[in-house]
Amino acid sequence: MHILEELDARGFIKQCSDLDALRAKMDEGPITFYVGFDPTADSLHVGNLLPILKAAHLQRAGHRVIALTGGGTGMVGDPSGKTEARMLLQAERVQHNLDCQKAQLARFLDFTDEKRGLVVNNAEWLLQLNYIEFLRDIGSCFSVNRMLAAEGYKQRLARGLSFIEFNYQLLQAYDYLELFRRYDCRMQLGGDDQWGNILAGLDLVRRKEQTQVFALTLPLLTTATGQKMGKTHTGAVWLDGERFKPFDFYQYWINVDDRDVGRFLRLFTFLPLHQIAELEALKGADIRKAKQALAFEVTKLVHGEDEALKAQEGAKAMTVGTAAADLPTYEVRREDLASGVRLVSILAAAGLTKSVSEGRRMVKGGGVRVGNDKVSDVDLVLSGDDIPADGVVVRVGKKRAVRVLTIDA
RNA sequence: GGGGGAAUGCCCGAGUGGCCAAAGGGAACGGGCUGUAAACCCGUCGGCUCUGCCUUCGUUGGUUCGAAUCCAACUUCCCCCA
Repeated sequence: MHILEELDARGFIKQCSDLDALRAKMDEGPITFYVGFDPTADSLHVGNLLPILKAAHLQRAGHRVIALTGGGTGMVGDPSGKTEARMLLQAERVQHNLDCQKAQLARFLDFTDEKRGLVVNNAEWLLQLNYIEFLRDIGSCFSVNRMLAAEGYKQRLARGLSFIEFNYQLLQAYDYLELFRRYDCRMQLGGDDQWGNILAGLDLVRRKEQTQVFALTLPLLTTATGQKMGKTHTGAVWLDGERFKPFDFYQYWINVDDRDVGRFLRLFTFLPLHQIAELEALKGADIRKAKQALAFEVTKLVHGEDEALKAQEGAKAMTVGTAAADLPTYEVRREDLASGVRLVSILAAAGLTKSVSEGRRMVKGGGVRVGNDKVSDVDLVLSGDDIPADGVVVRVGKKRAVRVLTIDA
């Protein structure tokens, strides 16, 4: 199967600037393409997974990937409420975020050989731009009329658009031009909301270099209930194992809506399509098997097989209700336990609830269990006797559980 | 540069001096039903040493016994004019 067909069958393609010409170009030999990442946080989240995996498919098919990190554009990303001083601080912050993201990207994309893939920071060319030169050279290629007519701007225009945001398109288009010149980059991947900006890059390259380059966008991913992907009651679903535990990550995928399973399997795993078709054909309670496959595969991709296996075992323990070794653990010091520790404090400290107050509410609502016993006393205090040597499972609802252990330190 | 308007809890959005931790909706979370799903019903939805106390209604001051509500300045955003 042609890589473009594979991508399409998996749901990775929303729009292409010229599919036939792109295919012809790819059939001539490997091409170089790029995909951008914003350094707004020091970890990527599930939302970023889609472009990463699309890029990974392409790289596996022999094409060269450039992961473009926005060290330059990141500096102007969100102009609201920024002062001079914070801007400076941000420079270090941006660099830190870039380093962290780069390490994460390397899990999915191969950057060991420049012929296969590389990470590039657009700060390399953006930060030293000369304004006048840029205006003459690049600015002259853009029609304000056209920009204003674009759908994306229409909406923003109704609510207000700062000059700096307005320039974002020029910078992004310029990135494409630079990447074409430096690396012969001929395709850009991006979200469909970036369509306008990507096209601007295409136009710029054509005008400056008389060469056709391509755009390939991803569909905007929402869940069956119309929500954005990657939100839980705790916050974003980060790819970083410290910020978002592999166990919880696995749970996130187990809990997806039935209607999303097939689509997610195609997008977020590398399982062959025929196998996904089988999983998708499952009905009723058997859909859980498909969800387990989904959760396992994605967790394996992001956190490795060991963590995925651990999470899988932990997930079984969730329903069985025994103290399984694979649940996440929370340690209480024995000396603290001697004088007694309030259960609600443990809930909050272990991250099962966002606050002590939430824990109280959960207890009142009958949602908290210690071992197999439902807790009814909000002020329940645990002491040494309550926690056996192998720990006790404390759970909030059906989906959050932790094994509480005692330690001596 | 001139004139007008707005800033409320995760989001939307009421509230124009005490009855406001702040209506209503959405999202989310818990319980029930299930399959760790959806739909549906019930409940919760700022924090804490929780029948009470503390901190929130853009920021900083002020008026008042008492302010989300009144005044001043500042910040940001929107609209009209240039």
